[in-house]
Amino acid sequence: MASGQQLSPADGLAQLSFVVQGMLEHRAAEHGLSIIQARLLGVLRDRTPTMNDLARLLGLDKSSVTGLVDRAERRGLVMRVPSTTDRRATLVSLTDDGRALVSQAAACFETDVLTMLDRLPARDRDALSGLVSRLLAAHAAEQGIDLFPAADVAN
Amino acid sequence: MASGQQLSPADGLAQLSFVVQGMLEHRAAEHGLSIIQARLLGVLRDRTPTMNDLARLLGLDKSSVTGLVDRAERRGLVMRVPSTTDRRATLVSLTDDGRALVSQAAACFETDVLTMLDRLPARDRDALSGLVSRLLAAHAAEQGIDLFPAADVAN
DNA sequence: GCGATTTAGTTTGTGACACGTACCAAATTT
DNA sequence: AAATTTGGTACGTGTCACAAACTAAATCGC
Repeated sequence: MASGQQLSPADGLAQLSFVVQGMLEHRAAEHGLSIIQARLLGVLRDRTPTMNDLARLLGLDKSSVTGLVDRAERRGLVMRVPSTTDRRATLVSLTDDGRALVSQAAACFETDVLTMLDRLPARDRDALSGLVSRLLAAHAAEQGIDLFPAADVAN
Repeated sequence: MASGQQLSPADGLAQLSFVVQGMLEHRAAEHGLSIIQARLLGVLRDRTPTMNDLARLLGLDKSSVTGLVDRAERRGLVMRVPSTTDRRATLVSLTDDGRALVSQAAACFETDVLTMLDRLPARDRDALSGLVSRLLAAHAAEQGIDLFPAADVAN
């Protein structure tokens, strides 16, 4: 097949999202995680949110988060810690096991991404990463979501 | 918050994939579809694969595809057609309703993507789309998957 | 303060989704 | 012709997601 067809931006981003999700799913499964469990752990790497915060961060109903955290807690990946400032709220935090697991899985996933990107010339690779970062920054700003919660200490 | 932090390529693509999947999910839901149902219909837009082909295309077990197609068929979005060349095989094909629905949903999703991309300068937007296309082409070639099945007639 | 309301989280019930196993029928191999 | 492979389904199990109903703590309004 001749090489050079162009996908529409929408089709391209949709297909790319499925490819990336597939890599995530594959690597998560290797570590005994579903994609949503992996995402939960990933979000907790630099946050200790309440259940409610988690629901917003993951785009889930709060009743869904209960079960999600239940299963992760049962496996010792995550801890519920009662909030000291609001006795209704419970904070969710990675355990050491959880942190170790998510680090491993993230490293595997990173090699997948880098392998895929290696098929592009170095110049294009860098351009793509930069554009993705900028796109996410603009998008996050518009939605009022902080991409870098751990960086808040810098204020 | 100061604007300019860089995500690693892996983090960037992962987060982008979640953003895009979120848009897909939202628009699919507006049309009464789950994300996987929408993906099924999307795949069928330019193919009439067997159940087995579908399993490979979607990265699912064939027993999962049975239920997926069952539900879509029950809603009149999809048809099972016995293969004429292999009496074991059944081909899956969009119905007119299914084609109409997926077209609508795709159009909505496209506006989401374009809205997001609008936050980037026009030059960057085009660069990003082009890079994504090239990345997918390289990746698909490596995996032996044809991004453009409908274009086969051109050979 | 104190009752009314909002907010945080869980419980319960339902359905979609995904998998593995077991199974049948048609095709292919030998 | 028997054995094996291949295409598809049926069944049982677990995860995931939601909505609605519920408890307890915080907050609002007076």
